[in-house]
Amino acid sequence: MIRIDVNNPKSIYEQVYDEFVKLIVAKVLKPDEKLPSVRELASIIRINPNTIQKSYKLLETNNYIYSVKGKGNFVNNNEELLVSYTNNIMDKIKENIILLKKMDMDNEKILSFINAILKGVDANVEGKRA
Amino acid sequence: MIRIDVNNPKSIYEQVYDEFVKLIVAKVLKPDEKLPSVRELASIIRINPNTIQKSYKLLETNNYIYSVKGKGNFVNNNEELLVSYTNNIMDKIKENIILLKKMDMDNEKILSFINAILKGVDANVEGKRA
Amino acid sequence: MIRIDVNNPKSIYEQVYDEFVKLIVAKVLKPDEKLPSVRELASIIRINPNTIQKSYKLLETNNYIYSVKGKGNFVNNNEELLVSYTNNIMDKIKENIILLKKMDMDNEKILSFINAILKGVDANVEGKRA
Amino acid sequence: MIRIDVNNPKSIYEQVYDEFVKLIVAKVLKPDEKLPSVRELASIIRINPNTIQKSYKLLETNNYIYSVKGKGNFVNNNEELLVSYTNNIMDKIKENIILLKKMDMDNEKILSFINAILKGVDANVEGKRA
DNA sequence: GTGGTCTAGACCACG
DNA sequence: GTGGTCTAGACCACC
Repeated sequence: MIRIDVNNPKSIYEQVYDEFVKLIVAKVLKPDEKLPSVRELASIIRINPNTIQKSYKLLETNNYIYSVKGKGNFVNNNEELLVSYTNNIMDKIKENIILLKKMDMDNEKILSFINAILKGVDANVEGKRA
Repeated sequence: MIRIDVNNPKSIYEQVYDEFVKLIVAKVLKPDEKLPSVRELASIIRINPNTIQKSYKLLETNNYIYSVKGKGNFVNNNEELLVSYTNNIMDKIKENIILLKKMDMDNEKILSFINAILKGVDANVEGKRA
Repeated sequence: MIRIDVNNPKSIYEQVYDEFVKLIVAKVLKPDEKLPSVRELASIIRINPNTIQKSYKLLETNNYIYSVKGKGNFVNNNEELLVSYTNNIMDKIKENIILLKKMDMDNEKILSFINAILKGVDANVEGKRA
Repeated sequence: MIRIDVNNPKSIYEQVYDEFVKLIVAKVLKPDEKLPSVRELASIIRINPNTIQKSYKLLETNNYIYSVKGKGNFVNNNEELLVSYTNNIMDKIKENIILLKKMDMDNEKILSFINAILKGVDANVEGKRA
């Protein structure tokens, strides 16, 4: 479910955080669904429980999840968050496209590149369905 | 020329590095053009010379610039680097588009968003020309 | 383990780097083995920790080691690197042999000299074993 | 006659020095032969005369050449120097062979590699003669 | 004046 | 305790 790369320069707690955010915004983890317990996840991915705890804490302060004492951590239902996350991604794409333009790549080439990506992803999804 | 944000979680030397990479790939700084001297830049942006030195060293090890003792640092002419940089940007865009698709945004919406960006940038350029 | 010569024209951080590269390619330091901590090594060989840090950073960028924040620096398992290192040494030998030839030393003499070295080294190893 | 590489991290005056040493020990420049004048060489290889001067000075202090005021710089006839230079090269070869042994390369492989070099060089010389 | 190295000392993030 | 970054200040080699 969660993949950690020790070689990745990003800190482990951030990687865990990022992975969960992705799962939540992609609705793989649905609102009110329970996250694995800190200890459980820690033992599965062989990480210090303190580190997992830190990730969960961060998810909570950023409103991705809520915590119920004695019960566990659960996915929040927060539409605003989804919107801001989407905007965030779009901003990143925008920034990168601006870079490409600055390197003198023309609109045509950029669009054909984007179309290639979209086709690639769709094909991939079809393939998995079949 | 170079802007540093102290609040940015990225380290200063990395910010300086990134800024120069952008200037170099966008050919604002042309091959064999001289970069500001370590001390000069350091005093301009109020940063310790050692930190600038670190950025320049990184630019050098990554082949963006070459350094001549007693003379200064100069932009390298490295086409391969431009290609790999472009690929890098395109990979990032791809990743982000995949995220959007996972959040169930459809191709139509994504494309209209991209077109909006392209128009925006073109308009901006026209505006500056006029 | 590591020996530094202050009189050596090579910079200290390069000497430290070279020493570790030798230990790693000779498999004295095995893959995933931990290097001494920055501060520890610094205090042992009486060098500023920043200098050691610089050596370790260089080892990392050249893929000899990987660094884990809060844990330490560890030897990488990189076969390609061994091959390129070997080729590098062979190139140096080749260069020097060419120099000898240019000074009119004949093949016979060169070979007898090489054989002497090999015998010497083997004898040394035997001696240490016995 | 002399080739300088600006990208080479070695300082220019050292490169000039090294090149002349090679020419002298290989007897391409014979004893009492005149070296190009400082100004002449400087203008040919597009280097600051001060830098050439420094190289010549170093060649002189190391007894490779002698200088006659108002006449120029001339190659010394110094057999001892040749011997020590040869020994120096052989030491370097020895060091590198020891490294190969430490990386568990066996004598057989090393010798076959040396033979390949010798053959390669001889063939090259024959080729140029023909 | 230019880059490069080194020291001393400090602070932060990570596990 | 571990690596990583930054500052301040100094010295050297090069051109």
